[in-house]
Amino acid sequence: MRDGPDIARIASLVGDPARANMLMALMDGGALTASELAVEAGVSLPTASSHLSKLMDGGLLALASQGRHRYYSLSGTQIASMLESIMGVAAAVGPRRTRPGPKDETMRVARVCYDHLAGEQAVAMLDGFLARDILVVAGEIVTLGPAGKEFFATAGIDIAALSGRRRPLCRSCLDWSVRRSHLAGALGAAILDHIMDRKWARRLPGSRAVRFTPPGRLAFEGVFLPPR
Amino acid sequence: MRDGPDIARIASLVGDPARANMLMALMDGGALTASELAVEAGVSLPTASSHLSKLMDGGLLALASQGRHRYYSLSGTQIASMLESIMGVAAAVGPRRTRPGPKDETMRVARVCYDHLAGEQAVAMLDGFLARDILVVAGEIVTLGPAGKEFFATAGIDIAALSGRRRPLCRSCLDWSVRRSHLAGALGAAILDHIMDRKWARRLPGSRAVRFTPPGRLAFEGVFLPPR
DNA sequence: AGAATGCTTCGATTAGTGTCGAACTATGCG
DNA sequence: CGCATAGTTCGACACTAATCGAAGCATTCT
Repeated sequence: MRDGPDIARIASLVGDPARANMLMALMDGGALTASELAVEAGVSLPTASSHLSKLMDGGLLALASQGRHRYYSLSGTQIASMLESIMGVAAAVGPRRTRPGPKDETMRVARVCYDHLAGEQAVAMLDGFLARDILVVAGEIVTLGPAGKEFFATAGIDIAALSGRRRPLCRSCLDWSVRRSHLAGALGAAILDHIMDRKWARRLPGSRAVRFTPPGRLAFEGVFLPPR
Repeated sequence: MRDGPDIARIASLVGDPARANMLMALMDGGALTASELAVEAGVSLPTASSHLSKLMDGGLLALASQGRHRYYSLSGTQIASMLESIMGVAAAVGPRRTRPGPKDETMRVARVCYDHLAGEQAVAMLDGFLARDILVVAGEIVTLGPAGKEFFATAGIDIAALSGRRRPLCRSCLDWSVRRSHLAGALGAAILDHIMDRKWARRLPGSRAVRFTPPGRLAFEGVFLPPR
């Protein structure tokens, strides 16, 4: 017996291919039913159900019952963070079994991570925020900088409405594809909503990848990235 | 089959209790022999050997053969980062099986994470560096700030000697006990060396916990923490 | 060279767990 | 009230993988 938290218990939950696929499918922050997750994992419904109850016992999933549907989702951003961290190792040490195809390219540029934007675009955005004192960072904690309040007001994001919650306004989240951090937290989620509401980008069906439309990309860069 | 890196393969490697114990024992960044790791994991030598070759295949461990000893260590800081991230989840969702005893208290305050200092002291140190513009941070990348060069010169840490290597000078590493980041990278390692060289603190035998001596703590706070 | 130590490989046993079909429960619809 | 759909539980099977003892290699000490 060793000290410290029971890391093997958590890791073994993620260590089964079927469960890993389910978790990956939930990485976009959405909620899926047991049947949908069974398809994602490529197993039968009973098998999926068994896995789901294990993941629930382990505390990795949250459950929302709505009528005869039971929606499963990741139980928090911390879970998504851990999964991205494991993905980082897997991408680094693993054999390049998935050589960068067109979809992977899109995924590297922009994708959804739990409920916020990840990938090169997201990393560039956070870097820009920090460079322009819109955000400042200490450790994992990211907070509004001197230029922040005004910036988000003109960008059309209501900071005040976001700050009330228990959830931290900003957080950083390590990116498996670029090995840099991007913006998570309530603000990260709000920005993703902003992008989707304006249809600047659309989700690729059945994937976490996000493809910007040409005008959408220009709009996004104009509002959220620093001028070059 | 899904896109993305093979996360299940990595997680299942960590998911076995014996292997998890071995990895935890290596979290202090040291290198241990197969026999030592067998003891840590509580298994026989053949069993340990089998696990070690699996971890090698998975790319999680590095091996240094010296004579008839074979020293195993984590293959990089990224592995340590991932483990801390899993520990974070395990600590958050897991039952409090290890209720905070005296040793855990010490561990929370200061411990060794791979090759640098972690725990409350380390988090306070990084926060202080950022507040005083000794370091600045953008995403996961931490770099020297305007006040950095002078600070480390007076503190007695030779930045120039550290910058030559391929290893990044600074990095942040998420702390499972405090859920904040602390300083990793070559600079983080150099500071831990600094502390140990001057015997400001000592490692608790058989643990990653670090206990400062009373005068050592004062010296550390005087040099590396901001004045209150 | 011979003995001793560190470590790995082999072989056999065993425990755990992932898998699915079938039966069972629950919710919603007509 | 029956029928269809969503989901869980049960039982049986198969397979992986963890485990250890014994034997085999490699390196160092005497």
